[in-house]
Amino acid sequence: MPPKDSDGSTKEKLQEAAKKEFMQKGFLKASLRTICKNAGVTTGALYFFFRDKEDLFDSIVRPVIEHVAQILTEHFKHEDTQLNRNANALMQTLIHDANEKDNAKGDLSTASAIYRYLYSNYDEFILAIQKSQGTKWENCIKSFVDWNFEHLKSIADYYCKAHGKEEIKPFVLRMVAHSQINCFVNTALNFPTFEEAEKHLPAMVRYLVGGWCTLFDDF
Amino acid sequence: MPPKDSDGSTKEKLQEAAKKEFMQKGFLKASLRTICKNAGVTTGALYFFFRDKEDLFDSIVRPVIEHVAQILTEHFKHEDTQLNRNANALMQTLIHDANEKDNAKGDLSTASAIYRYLYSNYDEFILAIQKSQGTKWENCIKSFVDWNFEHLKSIADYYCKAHGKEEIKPFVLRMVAHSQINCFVNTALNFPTFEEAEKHLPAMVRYLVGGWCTLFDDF
Amino acid sequence: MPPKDSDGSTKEKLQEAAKKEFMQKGFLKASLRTICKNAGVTTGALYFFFRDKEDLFDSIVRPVIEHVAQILTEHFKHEDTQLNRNANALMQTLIHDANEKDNAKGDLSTASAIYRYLYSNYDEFILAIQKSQGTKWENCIKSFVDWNFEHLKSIADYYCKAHGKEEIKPFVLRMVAHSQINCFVNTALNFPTFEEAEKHLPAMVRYLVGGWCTLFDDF
Amino acid sequence: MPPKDSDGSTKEKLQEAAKKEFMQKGFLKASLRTICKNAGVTTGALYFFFRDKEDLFDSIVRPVIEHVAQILTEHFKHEDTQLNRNANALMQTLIHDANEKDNAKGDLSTASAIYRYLYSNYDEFILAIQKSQGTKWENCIKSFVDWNFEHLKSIADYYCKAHGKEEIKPFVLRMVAHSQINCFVNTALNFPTFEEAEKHLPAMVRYLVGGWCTLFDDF
DNA sequence: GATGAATGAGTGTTCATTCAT
DNA sequence: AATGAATGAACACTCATTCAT
Repeated sequence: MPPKDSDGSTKEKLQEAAKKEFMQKGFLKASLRTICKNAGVTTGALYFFFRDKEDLFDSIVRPVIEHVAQILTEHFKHEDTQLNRNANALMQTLIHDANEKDNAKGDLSTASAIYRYLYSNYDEFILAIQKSQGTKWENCIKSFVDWNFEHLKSIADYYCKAHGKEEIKPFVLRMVAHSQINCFVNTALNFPTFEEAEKHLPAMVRYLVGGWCTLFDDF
Repeated sequence: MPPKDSDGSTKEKLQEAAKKEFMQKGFLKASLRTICKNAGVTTGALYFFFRDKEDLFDSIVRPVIEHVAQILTEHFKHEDTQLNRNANALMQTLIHDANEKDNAKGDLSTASAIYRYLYSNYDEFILAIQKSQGTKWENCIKSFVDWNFEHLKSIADYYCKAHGKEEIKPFVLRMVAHSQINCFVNTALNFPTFEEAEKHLPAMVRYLVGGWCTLFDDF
Repeated sequence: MPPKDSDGSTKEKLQEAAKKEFMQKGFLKASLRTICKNAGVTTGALYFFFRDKEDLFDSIVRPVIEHVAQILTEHFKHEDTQLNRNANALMQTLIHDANEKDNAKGDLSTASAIYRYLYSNYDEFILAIQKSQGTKWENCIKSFVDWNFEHLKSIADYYCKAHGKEEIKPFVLRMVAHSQINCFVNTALNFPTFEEAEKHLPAMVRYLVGGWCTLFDDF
Repeated sequence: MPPKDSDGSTKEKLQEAAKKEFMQKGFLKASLRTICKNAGVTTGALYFFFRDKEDLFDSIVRPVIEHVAQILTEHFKHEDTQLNRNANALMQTLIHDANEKDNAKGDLSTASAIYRYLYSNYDEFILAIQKSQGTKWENCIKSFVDWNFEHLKSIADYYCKAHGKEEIKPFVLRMVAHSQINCFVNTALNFPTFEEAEKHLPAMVRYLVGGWCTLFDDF
């Protein structure tokens, strides 16, 4: 028989209460006692569903981050394919897309998809990047930066080799990688709704693609 | 009689021990017990010098942050003065300086001065931006961003008005402000010594000034 | 339909898992959770078969201890019968048996039978005497000592009365009773296999019978 | 200024309350909360004086066991000295002493000294041997047995070599070592006062020395 | 027979802070 | 200026046990 509790199952009530508590106080200062009390459940119950405090946090944050990672994986894979076919065309597409008003492809479209998902799981996103100190997620932004760095590096190397140019310094690429992720995250942090964030997305992509292209002096 | 303890006064020993503990565990997980033990002092003594845990943290971090803020204040004031005299010239200078190899003036020189100071107080800097969760400094980067935003906005507004251009959208300016601070902080985080960081400074400034100038289409 | 599970019934799986857990951690520190997990069963199931934690422990230990007790009962009964017939002969037999190499009767034979049984139920034996703190078995050795004391006392009294000797002091008898049980238990504890223990049995019996006989100065 | 509390210092009150609690429930089931409550002190105070639960237990038991160990050390050293001078005489002395009524030397005198000390610290003794499961003292009797075994072995080896006899089997020596310690401990456990225990000491020593001498067939 | 969820009291331990001396 | 003792609330977590299904 399905659970009758219209407020959701105990596990969900715990996760809901935990989300609020972690948002208010951060992982370290959050109290499991408070979470259980607000979920209307005893402390023991929590440990039936979750291994420990971090497992509870993880159960909330992980699905969201993993979904974002999956979208990015596909995006990167797509660009890699293009790169192998025609590196030059990829760069042109980037620039063209960034300048198109009603862009529906490339980076902008990927960013838009991620934002749409993020805003429908806004709390989990905040938890992962701002309230996760003391958990395994405390460096999750750094992971995304590292990942982005590898991606940018493979594009830049490919391009420079093809055009007989000197390779872009890793430090610069890392800085750009960081910039991109930061712009992305800060935009999400600055606007309360998806609609507002999306309105500003083109400007952001234009800015980032612009910076990226200046690395290659003939664009 | 002057203090005989060659290892420094009790207060300094406490701050030294605190610095290590806060660095290792962050503010929230740091233990005053441990700090006092490592300082070779009883817990009571701590409360003679510091109001509470946060006051101890603050006493370490504040002087460094305030000094950085002061350098920035002077830099901003200087640019404002230039702006009032000749806005156009300021932009030209920016670009010129960014492209000069052995730049000794403008942004690069300011950045260099800040780095020099930062690297000689590296721990305090790390404490402020990475170990301060739970204290009043946990948003100190955001404060610098806000400040930088106001500064950039005043320049942009001045320039746009002077040239009869449409004002730059605040969102974009905020994004740029964030980018600049982030690049600055991440560079400091990525290189262990001042010498290495300084070597990469020109590239960073070039990247940032480049991005800044793209906002004004005739540069 | 007979149970299909080739690994044994649920009850047996629980007892098997419990044996391991109790052996590792002792009764008090053993966790029913762990036992159920290792048995591949839920906690509820345990309470279908066993009243509580102690009942589970008891179900493992009791059969073995009771079987040992039964062997002893028969041994004591046999000696009592001999005693009633000819007390003097009993003592002679004891000494004679203890000095015979391939002794197949008397104490040695009883001890051998018990050891054989004990080694085929070694874990249960260990549980009873070393892991039972917190259960009703925590004093099971003392019970065996008390029992042995009563037995030795009846023999000693009988003998002393028959020979017009002063009765052996209860304290001494109790000490001997304790010695005998302890030697027996420690031998089992010191050798990992029945074969090794059995090899040393004659020496042990000789030592114990020797001590026992010194109580009666004309042996 | 000395503490005014006529009930003793906080530390002593804690140890006193702990002694009672450990005696009643054993180490594992004892509750620090109960101990603190009975000592009229908060839980935090306990942790000012003791590292953890085991440290509290240890602080009570260790001094007593160490003192006993010291008495034994001296006794063993004394016998070793005698052994080096005249092994044969040592054995004679043992037998002679064991049979003397008002024995004031040798084993009996050592045992008496230990008992006198033990009975004036009876609770600590009980804690060490019967309530210490879960602590580092849970095998303290085994340690004494091992120690005694080494001692007995050195005497036996010396004697056998001197008389050209076959060495006594380690198993037998270990059994004897165990017997001796057990008799000693059980006597302490069986009599509530030192006076009563002392009254029975000669019988015990006679029994043990008797057993010991039977290992060497010419005594 | 057995499950899965839940209880609720209990555990040892740590904490920042206080204060008489 | 500094000590050493003490507070008391809070912490994450574990436990044996229960029970409707």
